[in-house]
Amino acid sequence: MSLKLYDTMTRAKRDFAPADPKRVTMYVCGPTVYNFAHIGNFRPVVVFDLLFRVLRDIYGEEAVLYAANVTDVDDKINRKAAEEGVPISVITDRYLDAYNADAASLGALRPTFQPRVTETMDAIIAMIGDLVEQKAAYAAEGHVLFDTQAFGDYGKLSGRPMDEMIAGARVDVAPYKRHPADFVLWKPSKENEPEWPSPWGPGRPGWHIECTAMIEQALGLPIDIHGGGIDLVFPHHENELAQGVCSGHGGREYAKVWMHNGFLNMGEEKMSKSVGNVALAHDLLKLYPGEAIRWALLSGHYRQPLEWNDSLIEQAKSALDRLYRVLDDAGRFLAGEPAADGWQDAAAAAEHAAVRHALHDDLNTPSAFAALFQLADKVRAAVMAKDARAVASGRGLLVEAGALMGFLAADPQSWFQSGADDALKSKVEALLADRQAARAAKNWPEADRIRGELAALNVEVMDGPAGATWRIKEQA
RNA sequence: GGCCUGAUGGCGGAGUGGUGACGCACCGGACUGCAAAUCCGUGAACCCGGGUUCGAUUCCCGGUCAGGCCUCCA
Repeated sequence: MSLKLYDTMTRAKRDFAPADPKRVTMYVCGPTVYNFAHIGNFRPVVVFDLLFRVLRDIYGEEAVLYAANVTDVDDKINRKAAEEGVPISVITDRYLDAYNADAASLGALRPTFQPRVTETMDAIIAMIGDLVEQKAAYAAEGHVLFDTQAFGDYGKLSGRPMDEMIAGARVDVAPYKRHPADFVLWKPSKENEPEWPSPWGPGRPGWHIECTAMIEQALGLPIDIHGGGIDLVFPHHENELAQGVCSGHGGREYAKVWMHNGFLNMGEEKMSKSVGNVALAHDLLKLYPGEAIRWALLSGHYRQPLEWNDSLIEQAKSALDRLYRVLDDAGRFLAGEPAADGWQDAAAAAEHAAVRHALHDDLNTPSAFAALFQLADKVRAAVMAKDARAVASGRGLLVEAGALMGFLAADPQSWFQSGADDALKSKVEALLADRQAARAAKNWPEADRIRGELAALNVEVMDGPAGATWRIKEQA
C-alpha cells in the first residue's frame, strides 16, 4: 500500500515517491515568535507531525529529515522588543520556548531541525547574491528585489494568471520595482532596528528568502515535501519556489510535493489574529488534555476547514475516553491472566491495517479514527468473551495504531485521573473504602451520600465486579 | 474586480454512480440497590434547479449561500 498525498501544484492526489528512500526530506513553515501562537497555528504542527510519524513508519525513523523553521527576524518582533526595551532575542527565545512546549503538549515530536533566520543569515545573503548573479534579482534604492519576469512559471503553484492578479490587486507598488509582482529579498532596516551587513548595505532579509535558504542549508534542494497553511500558497510559497528554482543554476526542482492545510473556523470566519477571534493553544492546554486537543485538530481531514469550538474538544475528549476505557478494561482483565504469547488476532490486525491504510490515503484521519474504533470494538468483544490472547493481541494493536497517530500513549489510569494530586487521590481512596463498607452493609443512603461527597470533589465513581474505580469528571 | 474552495443527520465529519462510515449527543431495553461504564436495539442527513444515466448525494451546467487568497497571517 503506497502513500498517496495531495499535491497543490498538480491539484491531484499522487503516489508519493521520495528522491531517496533513505533520506526523505520535509520542510514546513513554522511560527514567527513574537507572541503566543493560537490554536489555528498548531493545525499544521499536528498535521505534519502526523505525516512525519507516517513517513518514519514507512521509511524508518532515521531516514526522515523534518525541518520546521522559526522566524526570529520580523517587524512584529522588533515592535515587541522596542515596547519592552529588550533585545529581540529575549522576545524570540521566550515565545519559541512557549511554542515548543505547547507543541510537545499536543503530542508533536520535535522536528529534526528547527532553523532560525538569525542563524541562517550567511546562507540567505549567499543565495541573494547568487540570484543577482543569475540576473533573477536586482538592487534598487538599498533594496534587492526578485525579478518575477525571470521565472517563466511564476504563478503556477497558486494557479494565478499574473496579469489579472495585478489588475485586481490591492498592493501598493513601490516605485523602484520593475514589475508590480517583484518582491523584496533584502531591505534596509529602519532606525534602531536590528541589521546585518550585506553587499547591498546593512539591512535584513525579506520574508520569503529565509525559507528557501533554510531549506538549502538544512536539507538541500530539492526536497520531497513542502508544507504549510493554505494561506501561504500565495505569495509566500510561490515566491519561495521562484527563488529556489532560479538560484539553482539552470533551474532545478524545488519540492516534489506541496501540501497545504485548511483553516480553523471560529463561527463563520477563519481564526485570525487581525480579526481577534483567536483561542491560544497555551490557554486551551490549561483547560483540556493536549491529547484531546490533538484529536480535535485531526477530527477533520487536514485540507478541509474545521469548525473550532469548545464542543469539538469535549467531543474529542469523550471519544478518547471511550478508547482509554477499553484499554483500561483490557488491562484489568489481563492482570489476572497468564502472559499471552505472540499470537495475533486476525480481526484486530485487519483493523490495525485499516488505520494505516486510511493514513496512507492522504492522511484521512476521520477514516483512521473510524478504524481505531472498530479495533477498540474488537478488543471490547474479546474482553466480553474472556478471550485472553485476543485481548492481549488486540490491546497491543490498539496501542500501536494509536502510537502511529500520536495517541493512547498514556496509562489509562492516569488519563482518567489526570489533574488529581496525591492528596486528592488518598482522600478518594479513603472515601471509597468507607463507601465499600456502607455498600457491604447495604446502607444505601450512606453509600450514596459518600458518592455525593466524591462528586463534589469532581470525582465520578464506577462500581465494577472487582470493586469501584473512579475518574475525574469533565472540567467545569 | 480576479482566482479558488466548500454546502452531508441535533453536533463534528468521512465516503460513494445502486439499500448514506465513524464519533459525540439523544431515545428504548438489559445490567446495577440506584447510578456510571458496558451490552443489545431505535430514530435521524447528502443546499436549490436543470442535464447525463436503468439509477446521482456522488458526474456535468446554472443558481443560492458560506468561506479563503490577491496585504502580515497556519
